[in-house]
Amino acid sequence: MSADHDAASRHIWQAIDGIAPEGARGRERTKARLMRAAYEVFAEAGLDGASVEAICERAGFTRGAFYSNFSTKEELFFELVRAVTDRKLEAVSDRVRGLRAEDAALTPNELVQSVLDGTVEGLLDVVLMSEIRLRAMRDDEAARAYLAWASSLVDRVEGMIESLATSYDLRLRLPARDVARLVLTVWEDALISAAIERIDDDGMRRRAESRTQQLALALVDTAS
Amino acid sequence: MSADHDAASRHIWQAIDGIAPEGARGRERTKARLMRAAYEVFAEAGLDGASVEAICERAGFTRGAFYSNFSTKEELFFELVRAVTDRKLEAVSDRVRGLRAEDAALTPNELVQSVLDGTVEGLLDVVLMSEIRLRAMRDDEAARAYLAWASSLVDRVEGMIESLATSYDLRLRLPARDVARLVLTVWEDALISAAIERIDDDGMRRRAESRTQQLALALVDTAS
DNA sequence: TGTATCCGATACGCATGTGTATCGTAGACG
DNA sequence: CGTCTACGATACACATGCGTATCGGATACA
Repeated sequence: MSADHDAASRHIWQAIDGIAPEGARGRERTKARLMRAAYEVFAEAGLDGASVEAICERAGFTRGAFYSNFSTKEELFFELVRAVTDRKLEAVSDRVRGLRAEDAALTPNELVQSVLDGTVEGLLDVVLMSEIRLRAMRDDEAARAYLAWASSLVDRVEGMIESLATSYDLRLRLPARDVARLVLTVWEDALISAAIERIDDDGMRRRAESRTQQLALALVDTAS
Repeated sequence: MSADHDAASRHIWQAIDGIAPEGARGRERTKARLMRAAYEVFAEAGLDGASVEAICERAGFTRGAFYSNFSTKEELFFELVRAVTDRKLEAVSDRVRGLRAEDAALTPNELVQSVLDGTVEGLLDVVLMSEIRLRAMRDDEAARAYLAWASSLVDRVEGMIESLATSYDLRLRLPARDVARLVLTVWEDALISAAIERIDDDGMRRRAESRTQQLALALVDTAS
């Protein structure tokens, strides 16, 4: 929420994304590596299935490093969730913000896809998001965090859809907010089913795009 | 798949549903009570979070009873999954089968709702299905089972939608199979979001119905 | 009534995981 | 160049959970 928190998580993600893992030094670097390792291990083994030991081993540390940086596995999980969801939100916002500049050259479908594209890194993201959602069903704190995130995601997609509808003069068969929810739902569902069918990251994205596109076509009447 | 397996799981579910928990005797009754307890505990604590001890305690037994009936927690889980998914499939089939008899009196929306209605018992079902899906992302055996189940569920809903479309002379804006997938996706998503928002079972069902109905309206053109 | 069998309870050993307390060392700083 | 500090490694105590081996008693049956 606060500005410095955003700054902090940006640093962490620089490291997690492997873009500049050497950028941070000392303590921050350790923390970032632990979070990156946790991200992978959580996705592979699940929140409960992942031991602190396994996370540390993956990161190349021992448990001492862990308890020097986090007080508990839960705390790490919530920091991780915040970082992942922040990144996704930001990715969508970036796309939406950059939309006006080039929208003349693209079809609506391409635009929708390019916006949602940023919301997925790959298989790990899909699994982790499912884990988060599941936890939100059981844990009140997780539920609040998830709902806040989900609604602001819908907000942004809704805004994008509205601006698309006006600039292309499209008639939506449903309110923009409902369309936004549907699009996100279908997108996520496509990713999940692809993950279960063991389809690789590329195929995953292609499936999500085609399903979403199909939905978009069905929900839009061109005012011709 | 085999007939006797179906018969067996039906017996178990008589007990699990609490309709006739006294019906089974001796060993079968113990097994049924353990499965019912596992169903609850898995939903509350998750597959990994649920200890065999906790399941037995809930069922009013000790671990001795458990290991006398199942060889491992995994085995119990898969038996449970099969029972739950079988029950859901059967519920949908029953609705579809009974469709012709009364369809003259109902609107398409009411029909869709009444069919899907049978697929959810309540919060526990939603959580457990999410757990199953998550496990399917990691475990190959779980993935195969899930995919088989999911596709036959889509099959049946697709059949229903086709028969609806012809008997009511509706024009679908998408192929029936895609509509079926969409309907199921939206239905499930509505249940999940309601679960996270801590909405009770009734509200859950109402939300699922209204979202699905809205989708159905958007995907259908009445050939007037 | 005696006996065989079945099934759930009890007890045990072992493995895994957590959190804390302590240690050792590399690097910062005077 | 010495000392202090910060941080990750190591060691420890304790809890939890699993699977097995054994026990005991209820029930069925002769």
